[in-house]
Amino acid sequence: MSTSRRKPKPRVRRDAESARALILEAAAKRLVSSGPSGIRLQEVAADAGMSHPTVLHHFGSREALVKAVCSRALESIHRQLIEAIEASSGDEAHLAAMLEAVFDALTKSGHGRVLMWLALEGQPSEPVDVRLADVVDATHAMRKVKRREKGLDPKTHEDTAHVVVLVALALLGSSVIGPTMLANAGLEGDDAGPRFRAWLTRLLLRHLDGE
Amino acid sequence: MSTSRRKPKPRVRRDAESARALILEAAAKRLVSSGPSGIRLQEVAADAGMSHPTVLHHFGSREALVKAVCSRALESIHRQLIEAIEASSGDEAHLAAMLEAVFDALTKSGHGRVLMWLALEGQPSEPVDVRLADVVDATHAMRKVKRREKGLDPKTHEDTAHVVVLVALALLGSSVIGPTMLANAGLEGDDAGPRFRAWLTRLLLRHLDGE
DNA sequence: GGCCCTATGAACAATATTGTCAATAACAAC
DNA sequence: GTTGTTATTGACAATATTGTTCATAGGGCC
Repeated sequence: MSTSRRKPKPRVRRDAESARALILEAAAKRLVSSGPSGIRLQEVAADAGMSHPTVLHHFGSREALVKAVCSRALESIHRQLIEAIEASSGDEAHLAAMLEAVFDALTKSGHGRVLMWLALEGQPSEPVDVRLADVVDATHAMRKVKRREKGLDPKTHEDTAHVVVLVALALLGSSVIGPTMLANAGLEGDDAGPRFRAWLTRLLLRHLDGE
Repeated sequence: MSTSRRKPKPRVRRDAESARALILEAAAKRLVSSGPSGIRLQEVAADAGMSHPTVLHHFGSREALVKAVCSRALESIHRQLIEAIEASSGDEAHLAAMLEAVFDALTKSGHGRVLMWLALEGQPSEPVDVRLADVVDATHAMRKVKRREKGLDPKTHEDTAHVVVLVALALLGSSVIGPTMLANAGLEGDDAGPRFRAWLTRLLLRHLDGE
């Protein structure tokens, strides 16, 4: 028998940049599934394929890691929302497509859950910033033109803001408890979600440039 | 020097019922502020004025306590929602009052936050049950009568269900991130919330028995 | 090869959190 | 008063979680 020398510790060595990327990716998954308070250094390290002191080496502390991954998630959310909105902002007939795009942005990558988690766990002193004011302004400008073309009375800026808030609450809520709510209301079936958003689109269109 | 005998441990003795009540009350506060996963035996025990083994004595395990307090919260939520809805279900002109009552039920005691916590942390296998189907049926029955009286075309049951889901998402979302959303949309002021719900009431009334 | 920088992880420390156990004290029944 | 029941808690155990230390190894550079 050889003196049973342990395997010489196979180590992988990454540069700081890719190590941080791996860690942030793993932490982001935990952020979506368990929220900021559910992030555990050991689990993140295991997911990233390293030991937890390495995570601390790159981020200093759990607190700093959580801040980094939350900040990164918020940036990603804002970017995807802007993309989803701008992609179909030219034509109000594409409102349905825009709602689907925003809903996808909130659902597919779990961004809606992250927003809700930050709202629940965050301090009221520093609220989540999703910059809806820009959306309101853009929507209202387009709406004003459309209504003038149709010869309709203009609507107030506040009215448009209320529409945007309602849509934001509806889509964000849908991404977190949509299926549950629909099932609770007796709306079964795989297409209950799309049907609800299509209905919402019609309701919004009638209000935005109707009457 | 006396042999420094410790104070003879002043103990309070409650019956099992009031002890459980104290514990559940303390745990409910933690449930609202930190969610199910944020409930700590030591903190609950401290809030209830006892040691943590006493909590375990009355509930067996942390898991059982969390289940008990969540179950109790859901019952309370359901009861308050039923009350809020029934209190003004006789007259559609009181829709605004009903929305305010439901919103209060979700906001005042943190029930909205609890629902959102459970939606985020709960398993998709056992979704939160708020029994919206009853609300949908009652609303649709009243709506059918009103529309017939007015000589309007009837609306589908699904349309009414969509209205209820939208209201549920809007009010639940409002109770969790309402102020943030309104501020983000540029709607400042203490009355931004009431103004939004009043606007929502008008939108709903036009859809429910208009056109 | 020799040197330097640093990413890596094993071992450890410190605290938190849940759960167990046994002794004790409060209260009711007799 | 005595006894029995049980609510209460201090002390402890076991595990989880964050953070520190230090030796080591990977890779670039001369």
